[in-house]
Amino acid sequence: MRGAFAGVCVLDNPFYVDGVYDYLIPAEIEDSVEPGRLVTVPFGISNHQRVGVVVEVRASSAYKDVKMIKTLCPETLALDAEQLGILQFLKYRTLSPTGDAVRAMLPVSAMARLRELYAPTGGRAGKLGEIDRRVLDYLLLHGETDLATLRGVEGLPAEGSVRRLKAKGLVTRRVIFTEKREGTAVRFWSLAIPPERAVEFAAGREVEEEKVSNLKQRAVLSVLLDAGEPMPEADLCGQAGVTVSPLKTLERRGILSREEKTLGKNPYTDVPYTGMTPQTLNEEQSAALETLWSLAADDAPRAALLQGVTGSGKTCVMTALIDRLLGAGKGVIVLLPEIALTPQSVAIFCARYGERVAVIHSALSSGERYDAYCRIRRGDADVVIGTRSAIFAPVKNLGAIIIDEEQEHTYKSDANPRYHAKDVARYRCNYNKALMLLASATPSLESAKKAREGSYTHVKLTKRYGGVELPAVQIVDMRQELREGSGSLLSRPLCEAIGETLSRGEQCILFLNRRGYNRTVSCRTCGKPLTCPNCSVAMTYHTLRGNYREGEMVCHWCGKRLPVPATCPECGGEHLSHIGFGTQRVEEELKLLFAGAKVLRMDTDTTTTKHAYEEMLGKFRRGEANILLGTQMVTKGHDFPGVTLVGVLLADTALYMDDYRAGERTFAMLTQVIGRAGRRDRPGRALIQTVNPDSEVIRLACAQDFDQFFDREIRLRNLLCFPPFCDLALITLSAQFEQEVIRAARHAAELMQEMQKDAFRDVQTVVFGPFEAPVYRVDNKYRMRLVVKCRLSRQTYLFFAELLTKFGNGAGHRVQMNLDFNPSSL
DNA sequence: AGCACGCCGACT
DNA sequence: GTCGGCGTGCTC
Repeated sequence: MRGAFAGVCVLDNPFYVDGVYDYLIPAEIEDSVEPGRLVTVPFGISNHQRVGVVVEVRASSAYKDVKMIKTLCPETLALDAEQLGILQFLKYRTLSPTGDAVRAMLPVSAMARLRELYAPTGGRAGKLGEIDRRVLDYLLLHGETDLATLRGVEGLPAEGSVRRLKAKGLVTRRVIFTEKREGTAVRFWSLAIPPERAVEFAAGREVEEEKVSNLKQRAVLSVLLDAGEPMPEADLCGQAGVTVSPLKTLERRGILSREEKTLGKNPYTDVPYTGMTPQTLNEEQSAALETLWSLAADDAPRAALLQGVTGSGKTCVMTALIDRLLGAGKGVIVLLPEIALTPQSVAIFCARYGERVAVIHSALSSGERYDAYCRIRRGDADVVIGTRSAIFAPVKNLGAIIIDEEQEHTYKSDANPRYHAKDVARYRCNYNKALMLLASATPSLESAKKAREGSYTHVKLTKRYGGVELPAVQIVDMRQELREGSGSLLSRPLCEAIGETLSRGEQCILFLNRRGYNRTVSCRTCGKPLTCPNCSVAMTYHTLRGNYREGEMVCHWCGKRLPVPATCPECGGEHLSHIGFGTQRVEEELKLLFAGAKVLRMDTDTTTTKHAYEEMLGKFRRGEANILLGTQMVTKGHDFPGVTLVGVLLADTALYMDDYRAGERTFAMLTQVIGRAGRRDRPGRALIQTVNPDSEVIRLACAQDFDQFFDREIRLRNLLCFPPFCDLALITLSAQFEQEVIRAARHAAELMQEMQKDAFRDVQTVVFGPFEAPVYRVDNKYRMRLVVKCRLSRQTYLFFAELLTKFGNGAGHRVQMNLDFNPSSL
């Protein structure tokens, strides 16, 4: 006897309403309802249909007025046991509601297959607005209508209308699932007869008293014969210049057959892989592979850090490991940062594993995303390459999760649920007894620390592949240049180096980091940024209520405010400046100085589409330009064989970031950029321009000395108590009215204090703020913040969960509270 | 979030 | 006397 009641989490309930609700299971679907299934249920006083996920099935309920499940959603949308576990994990670790968590895990198009239907109730309509009137009239005339249709017919903001009408009780809402696949199903046509016979038909000749005389039908046959394989209907019709009608005739005659294929196209399979994958591993790589394989094959969850200098062939080790895992019948997920997920990097995997690869990235259409999801779920694809969200891919029998460039902050989600892909990876690896492999040339301090302490197996690759030497690095002191007020970012040494490189017919990359643009204040004399006395991070210039004169310096971590000083607190220099240079200006200068040189500028302005970006990189690789000038984009794993000079125009901009990770990011960025210069036969050269020539971080990055950088940085973090020595919780409050937000922020702070007096006395916190968010007003809402230093433990999560609940229940819903644990930036 | 219940001010 | 403002509280 199975249970007659289902515990259901209703999607789109806010956090403080997000409990498990009991529902009766209708007898006719009793056998199908099990944990993980999506259902629709009536909810609340209005009994509107909502979507929910079944989390348990029981024989009894403690409630007496239990409502009944309305419908069961398709099986393809059901969560399996592992996904249910991930769901609970996400909810617990990010304190986000079920709806947000489920939506992160399922492909959006699957959820979009929910349709909202509205029907008139026949109630007496009082005074109505023009639009509402028309919407209601339409409904009265046509009966129950889909929201999308309503939108299309009226060309009006129908959402608002139906909402108002519903509020007045004039219409009802119903949510249903459409079983039909929309848009992605492709019909394929193929020959149902031997090709020899088809050739005769196509030529108009008779075979065994049968003949195709219709010209259009013959055209279809020859196109299909040319292709030599089943063709999508659209292609076939297009190339033969016919409609579907001749195809159907041929099908009736038994000459053609059709097939509905739902297999999504893999947009990357047609990119030829041109680079070289060395088939043989060197000694160091082989040793690394054996270590990793022993961990992966082991019947216990494992974690390892693969740390290899740029060009040491981390990718070779990874693919060799994947080969073995696939051989053992295991699946793999490989995460890459968005900008590293290029056709080139994907082609390495596609060329090797072909149709077994599923690529998941932000440029996929919702249909493609859904197809990829289904292919993985069916087990047709067992190698998943993708960005952050690919961590949820329902890979069967997961053997390993590889996170490349693991220090990248893009692995942390900055929208609900605010999860870190690494945390989800660890959960999934534990569940599957799989290996979590973090790879990087410059690991995050957190990971490096764990590797040192032994909780991650530390695997190092120290030799550059093929014995390529690291470029010679030269530091250029920019203080002089800036003091002279030339304001140019092209120093004399750099210009000379560019000239020499161009004259040899070689290429250069110039890198300009635009983060921190114009928001920090630094001294022109000593080059030091204005830093917070408490946190030693750069302070940020704030204009108050748009008044530029009344600006002040604010620390985003502790909230400290200081007036903008007249002189530099470090050296007494009188010239303080806001720093910030654009790539555009540098481009102009380059064109002026090096007439005839072809400059490619690559930044967010010139690479609006992913396509434009690929094209630029292709152009540069083929040698159609001499200088590539760009932002972060130019630093990632692209192999440019012709580049012998790399210039960093201002290494300090990242250092000035108002973040305790500024040093870490500067180090990683510089190390990567330097690694871009010089491959194989030609020696490379790197010039680093800076106004802090004696900065430890810059010096160590130039020497590519991670270990020393780590020692120095970890000491600093320990001293100031920043992660990984504590955790940070960022509480953001937002609302339309300024006074309300300010009051709510104080209230939140008091609430925390009170809670810590009794039930949560053992939760240790240090609360900073409340203070204004860096961008105080967004979307007509004011935003206040609290930064809480704490240690995330079971008790701490409960503490914040209760804070969210108490706050949500109390404040009349007008002020929103948002929580982000260990945010990637402020 | 939604929605209803419920208790106070300006209107047919 | 009632319509409707939004404060408060509940949703299996």
